[in-house]
Amino acid sequence: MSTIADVASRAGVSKATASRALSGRGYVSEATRQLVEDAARDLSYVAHSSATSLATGRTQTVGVVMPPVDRWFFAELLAGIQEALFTLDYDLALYGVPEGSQTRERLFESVLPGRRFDGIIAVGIQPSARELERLQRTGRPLVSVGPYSEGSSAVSIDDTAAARIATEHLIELGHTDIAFVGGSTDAAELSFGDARRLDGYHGALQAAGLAAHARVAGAAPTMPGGYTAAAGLLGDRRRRPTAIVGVCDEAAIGAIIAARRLGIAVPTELSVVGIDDHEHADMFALTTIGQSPREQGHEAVRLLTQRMDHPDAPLERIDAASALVVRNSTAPPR
Amino acid sequence: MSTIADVASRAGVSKATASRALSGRGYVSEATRQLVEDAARDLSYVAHSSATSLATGRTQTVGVVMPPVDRWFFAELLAGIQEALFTLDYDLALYGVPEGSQTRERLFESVLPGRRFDGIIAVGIQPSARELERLQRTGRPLVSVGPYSEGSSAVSIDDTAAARIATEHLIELGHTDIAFVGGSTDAAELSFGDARRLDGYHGALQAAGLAAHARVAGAAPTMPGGYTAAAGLLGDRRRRPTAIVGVCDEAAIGAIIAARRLGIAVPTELSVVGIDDHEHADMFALTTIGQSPREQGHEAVRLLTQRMDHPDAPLERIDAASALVVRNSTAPPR
DNA sequence: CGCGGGTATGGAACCGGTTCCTTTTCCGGC
DNA sequence: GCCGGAAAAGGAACCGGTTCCATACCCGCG
Repeated sequence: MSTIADVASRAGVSKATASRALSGRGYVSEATRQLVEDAARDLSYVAHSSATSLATGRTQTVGVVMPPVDRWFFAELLAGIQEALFTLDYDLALYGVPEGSQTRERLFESVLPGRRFDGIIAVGIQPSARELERLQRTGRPLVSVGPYSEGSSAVSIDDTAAARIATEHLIELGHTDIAFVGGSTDAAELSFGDARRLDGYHGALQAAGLAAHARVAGAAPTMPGGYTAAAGLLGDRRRRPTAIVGVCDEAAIGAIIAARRLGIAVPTELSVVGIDDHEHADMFALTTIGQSPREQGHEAVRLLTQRMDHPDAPLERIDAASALVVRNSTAPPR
Repeated sequence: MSTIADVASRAGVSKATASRALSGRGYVSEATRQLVEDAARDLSYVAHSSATSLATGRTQTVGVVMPPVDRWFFAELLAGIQEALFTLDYDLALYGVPEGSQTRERLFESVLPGRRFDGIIAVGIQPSARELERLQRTGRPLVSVGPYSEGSSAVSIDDTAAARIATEHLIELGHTDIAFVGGSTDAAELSFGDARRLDGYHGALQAAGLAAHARVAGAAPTMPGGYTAAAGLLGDRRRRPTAIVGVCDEAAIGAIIAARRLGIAVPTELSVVGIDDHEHADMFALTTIGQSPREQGHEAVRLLTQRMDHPDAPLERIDAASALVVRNSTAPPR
């Protein structure tokens, strides 16, 4: 591996000049620049990133902290972040949020402060006060993706509004017996965003004077979760709801599959609406609230670079667009 | 941010001693070590990773190159790699393989050689000869996950065998009209692993003298892909196969959903077998060939650290375990 | 002709660690 | 009492870049 000293001596100039020629900063004559560039190409020189970042204080790396990517939303979001960082020539250091409390502690106490990032993107986690303090101690900008934004810029859809709109859509169709699939009686088990979606559901019912009809079936925000919960809801013929709001499309799709298995026709006998506009939503003709996690990833990176360039600019919160996508899983009740 | 010089002067020792005390290498008296550790804690000192890696030549970072994580297999695999690296205190730098050829070129020509990694894990890509040469020029060990292994250690299941076993299972049940969902007539469109699975299917038919019955329905290796392809296969009542092999569980599940929609009972009227043991397989009672991508991730990291410790040890290929998991989507034909 | 300012370049310091080498001290064994 | 070797600690070099500062040159202008 060749160093800049090798390049310099091959081009017959000093290290300083070689550095200037390659970085384009400072005075270098055109002839010399050519000389240096040729030498660099001949030696297939690439700068040692550790040396560069030690000298400049910038690492060209962004740390991303996120839950496991086995949910569609996170996978898409990560792809969006990745794309945006790649075009900006930033590296992406990925950290999962571990389950165990002591490993989570290690992440925030030692791993993250030890590495040098030019910025951090935190996804779908609610950092504790101390964890937040740890993140901010790095002195680097922090952007979160999700419905909270203490001490950071943030991007997400308005989860409360999304669930409210989904529920209102059913109410407008004439439904009164609307169940929510994917909630939990135990608030601690719910992610922040999912809790807001549950709030939105309750809010819409309340506004329509249907608060007494609220029914929440606890379920993991996954297809099997929605399937199992919906199977329970729909099993009892007499107490069967006429419509279901899924906490996310995965859960809603699980509900549709459960309905089909029980011989309940969607949408004539049962309406189902989801939130996300998952890539599978189309296959099930699922009416849903669309959001684009990939674009949210782009936005997060944009917010981050903005804060890296202007550290003193005020924090910003972006409410990503979300709109009802009507397909064929909702209809008036019989 | 405090440096080791700050720690040293606070502890009343030299930089050299402070470094030895904190790293545990070389002679330091117990009393001095205590002094240094206390000073470090007081200043909440954390070593500057760029400085460390410049001095030692090790970055504590592993580069991971993989396709988008929107398929279950890749998401699980990534989680496995992540877990293993975290416990070893390595960072994970994630790179997507971009679609465009010129951005892919930028990745291999400039991004990967420029960053310093202690090792690289390449997933599900077939590097060209030049790309491989670029990766090896970094002088760091390379481990691939997938059914190829030129110039690297590798881990994967035996895709050919997996598809063969899945197909043989159907043959043993008495099926003769077995279709494959998720192949493509255009080999270039298939991933390396999927192509091998198609080979395994053909091989099993041939061995059973059923080569003439081979039928391949082109489909993306996804649930909608399997759904569409299966809908096509099953639409014509007279030419309907009695069994389907899915290139992966997602495709197989798509096929099951298509069958249900058409009123075809699984497994009595149609047997379906998949490959992967996806987390949704249980929900559909899908018989499949199990594999654990998460463990493959662990294995990949193990192979990598092994090669980092013993660069001259011979390359190794690990054939991960895979076995038939019989649920309730397969039965003898009527 | 002399001076000032922009251009071009090199020497050296610096970023923050690690490690080689040297010096000093201490201890046990002969 | 002396010697050898292990233990402890410090000085300085080094990793490979970037950048400050000094120097030299060239040009145009007064």
